[in-house]
Amino acid sequence: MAQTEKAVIELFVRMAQAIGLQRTVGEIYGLLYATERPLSMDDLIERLKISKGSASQGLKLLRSFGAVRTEYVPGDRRDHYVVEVEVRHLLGGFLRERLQPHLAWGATRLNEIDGLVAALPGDNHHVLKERLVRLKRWRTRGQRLLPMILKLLRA
Amino acid sequence: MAQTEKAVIELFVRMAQAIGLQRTVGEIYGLLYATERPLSMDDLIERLKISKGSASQGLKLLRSFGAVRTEYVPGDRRDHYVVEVEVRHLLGGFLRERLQPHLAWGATRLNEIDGLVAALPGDNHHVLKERLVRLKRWRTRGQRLLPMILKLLRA
DNA sequence: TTTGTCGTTCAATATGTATTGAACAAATTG
DNA sequence: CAATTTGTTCAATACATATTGAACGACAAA
Repeated sequence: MAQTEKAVIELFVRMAQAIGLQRTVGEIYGLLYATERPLSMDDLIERLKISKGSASQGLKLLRSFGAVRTEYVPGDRRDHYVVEVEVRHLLGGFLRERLQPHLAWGATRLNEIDGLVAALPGDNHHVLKERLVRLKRWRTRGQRLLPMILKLLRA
Repeated sequence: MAQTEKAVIELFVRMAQAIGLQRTVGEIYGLLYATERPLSMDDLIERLKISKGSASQGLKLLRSFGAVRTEYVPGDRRDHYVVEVEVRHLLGGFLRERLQPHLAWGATRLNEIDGLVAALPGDNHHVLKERLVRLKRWRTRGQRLLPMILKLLRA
């Protein structure tokens, strides 16, 4: 495997790990990024020396992100993959599929906590209430930030 | 342990895991966030049922982020901790200490790759070169984005 | 000084998660 | 039709990393 390919793959492996994706996902995306021609799953398995399972699952994830797409290769029954060269597809997919659910969960949970605190007996919970107000402001801010970032990605 | 405390801690544990911090760090920050009064390391160990080592290391990290600070408690030799209630301290520290180094590494690596590709023999690497230009645009964008986010945190 | 407390470090271990590969279903070929 | 190829799933395993706790140094108290 060429030095350049290795270097590009390493770059994406680090990126993947930085945002909590599996190394194999980074490897797959990296190799596809460094390769112009469409690659079959067998190609990925052979060149990256990863298992069939990892290849299948990694491609599934990348498809769900919209970071890769299949491309028809005449005379070959197998699916072949190419990257969506605009990196925003990868990041955008990640934000949508991974980050957004976290934020949504946090929002719900925060409301529940709010209910709990409101129901507390006694009158000496001012500080806690004040802190929760702060957190709720962050929820709002976080959820407003996401569309902003997505917009930036488009730019 | 009160229901409210548990819920707040759970919230921060999830947040911590979402950005790749240890669960114990989330627990510590969560308990401190839910507690008005300064807590000693022993308090944390006892209430969260975590080890001395985890408490010590977790507090070290949170201090390095600027997310907690010690507060003097008369008549007690031990250090006592309170949260920096503005969440931006936590996030800002994380961005500075964890994300920034990743970006810096990526920048260097990208330049190296650029050199490798330039040195490639032959003249059929147009597509690869074009893709690397795209990546470099992202490096720039990423590094510009970070200060913007930090600024947003301040707001 | 000796004794006890406090906090840190780090090697051993526990825990969680990624990866594998065999078994399977679906589609294609001859 | 049977035989072969292609791709997915998931239980077992390998791997990485978080957590523990014993050992230690620094400091304070007696």
